[in-house]
Amino acid sequence: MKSRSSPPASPPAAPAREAAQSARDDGPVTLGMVAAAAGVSPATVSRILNGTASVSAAKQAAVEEAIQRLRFIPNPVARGLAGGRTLSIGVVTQTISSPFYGEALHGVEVELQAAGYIPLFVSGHWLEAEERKALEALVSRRVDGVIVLAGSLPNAALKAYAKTMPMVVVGRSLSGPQLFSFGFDNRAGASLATQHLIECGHTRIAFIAGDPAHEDARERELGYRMALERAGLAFDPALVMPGDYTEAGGLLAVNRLLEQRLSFTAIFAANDQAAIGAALGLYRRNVRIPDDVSLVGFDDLAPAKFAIPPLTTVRQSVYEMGTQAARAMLQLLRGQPPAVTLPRPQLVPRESTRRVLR
Amino acid sequence: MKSRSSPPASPPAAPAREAAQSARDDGPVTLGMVAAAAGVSPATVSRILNGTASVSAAKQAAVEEAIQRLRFIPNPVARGLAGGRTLSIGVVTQTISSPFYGEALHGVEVELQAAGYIPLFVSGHWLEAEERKALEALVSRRVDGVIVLAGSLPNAALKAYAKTMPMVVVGRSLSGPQLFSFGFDNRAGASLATQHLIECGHTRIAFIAGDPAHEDARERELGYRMALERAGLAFDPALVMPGDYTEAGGLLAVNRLLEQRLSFTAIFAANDQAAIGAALGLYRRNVRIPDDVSLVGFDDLAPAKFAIPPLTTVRQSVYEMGTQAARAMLQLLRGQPPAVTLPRPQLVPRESTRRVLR
DNA sequence: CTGAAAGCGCTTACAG
DNA sequence: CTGAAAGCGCTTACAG
Repeated sequence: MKSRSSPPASPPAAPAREAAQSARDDGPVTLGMVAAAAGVSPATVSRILNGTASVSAAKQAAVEEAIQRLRFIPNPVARGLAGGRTLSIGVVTQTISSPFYGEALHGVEVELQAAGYIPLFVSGHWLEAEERKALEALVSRRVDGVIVLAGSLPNAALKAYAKTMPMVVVGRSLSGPQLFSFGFDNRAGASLATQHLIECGHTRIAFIAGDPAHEDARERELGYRMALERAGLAFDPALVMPGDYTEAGGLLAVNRLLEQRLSFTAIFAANDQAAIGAALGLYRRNVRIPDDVSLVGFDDLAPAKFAIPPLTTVRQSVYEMGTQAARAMLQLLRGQPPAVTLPRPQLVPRESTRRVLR
Repeated sequence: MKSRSSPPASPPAAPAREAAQSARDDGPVTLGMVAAAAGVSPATVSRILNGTASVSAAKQAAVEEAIQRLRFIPNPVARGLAGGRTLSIGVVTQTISSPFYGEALHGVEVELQAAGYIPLFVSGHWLEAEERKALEALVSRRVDGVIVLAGSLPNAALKAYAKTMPMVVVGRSLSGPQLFSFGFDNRAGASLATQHLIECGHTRIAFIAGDPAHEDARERELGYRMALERAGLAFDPALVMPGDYTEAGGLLAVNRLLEQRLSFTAIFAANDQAAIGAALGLYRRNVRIPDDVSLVGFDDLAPAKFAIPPLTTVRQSVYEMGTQAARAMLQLLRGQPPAVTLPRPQLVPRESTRRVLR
């Protein structure tokens, strides 16, 4: 009586709350305890919790009252074992610490949480072997479904996993019974960026590419070429520099561009990070933005807005990509055909581009 | 016989692999199947899996062979229910998409994964209520322990949770039987930054603060003041501008600084993000860095290196903070007293600071 | 050293 | 509409 595993510094319980208090002290409240308190069977409590069957109003009320009073929280682990659901969704991401994926994961988290699910984030780092390991870990954790953000796994491998559980893939084109995919229109976005530069009067526009192994990178390059073509401008392969979506890559690309003494008045970098690296490269050589060279990025992540000068870029809502991926998964789980819409990419003009003066 | 819940389109199994194949087709291999295959009881398999008791070499071998052959992977969900462990660790973070937390989470993930644990990341957004919800969700998921990165929860609340399960807290000073905390020496780091500026000959050094509600922000301000004092420089409260660790806050602070026509030749911003915002504010008003004003940040996150000009800052290894937090948790779980060491903060001189010319 | 048995907290056919 | 019962895949005292 005197001191059992004393609850941490909670004020002495008023008699009225005693029942609830002592329940807490004996470890978590279980569904069985709720059933007993409400005078019904565990099965009935379970049904009410899951909305699985209609229950008489009286019992419904009694059970709900007991749940409130005892502050019952169902144990997801037990639910997982018994029901085959864990209320958890695996998310295969690439680099959890990148600003891009960070945004997306945040969106996934918010949307999933609202539905009572929890995301399990596992990184793949663009390595097929790691992604496979991540997927295996997720399978063994019995997640209810998996969201895959891009990655390097072959489509066939993803399709195979999708036979085991619902899957939504972002940034690829795949489909199947339990499989849904969607992505941004990278090509249209890249066209927008290029076209903006063209409208400013630029005709010699360099392009800092992404890794051609990734679909989005290829699409962005295609968009660049299409805009050029549409405007009747010649495509000059010498103006396309390889890159890898990193700042370091952008810096390198600019260095090469400058060393080769190519003539150009604008640069379109395949993503913001590369653009920011490019900006530093130009700064180092006293090439002014936008006076000497105009610069456009892609993604509109946080750093773009505070770059010097603030970066003109193409906005795609990465956060929204996350929420939509989660929403699609939830729909798949309910057996509904997913219907997600992503906003179209938009040009965000800032201070890194300007009209050429003749 | 003809069509039960037909497994989706797996190719006809070659006879030799039939056993393993069919096991796979009937759903995941269970511990019971391994026991049957090895001719032992489930209990024995469990013991071997967990190293809980010594087992005769013969059975050990038989079981291990069966595990290999059937490709058995223990079900963590069932383990969690039965054994009270889930091999999962909750991580209460603030903003999963910030470059700072992103780095830390990456470190946590890598370290935990190596030990067979999986992190459950939940965001608190510096809101006490959200953090409490996050912790509750984690508790209900039966995580084996929790890592808390800073946050706004009162120490007392954390201590209460730590009675329920092992906890490691980063960025506070707490201790207890299942509770361990550690953090960077923010004060020393801030002194380093300020001292660097002083050594460059600056005497009027403005400070862009963080939210004083956070311990690290207070410590950084203290470090700034101490360095001033140590150098015999007067502390001028007018030179301390409120901030909030964001770029927007840094920009605002600089605007105010400039509008008040205060005299200063250097700025120390409490973190890199604020410094980057400050840089934009200076750029907007044609104040050149470092010619007119020197600027120092804090953290050395990725953007610092590619700022224009590259930002002098104080490096603290946030990634390492993550790995060490995970390591401490693992030690706690083994019943060992955690012993983690963090590298001391280091000044990273780049191009945003320079000696004042007389 | 090793099994049989009970149990972790739920869910879900199976019968009314 | 509602219970009793079995079971999800493991672990762990309890007995040898």
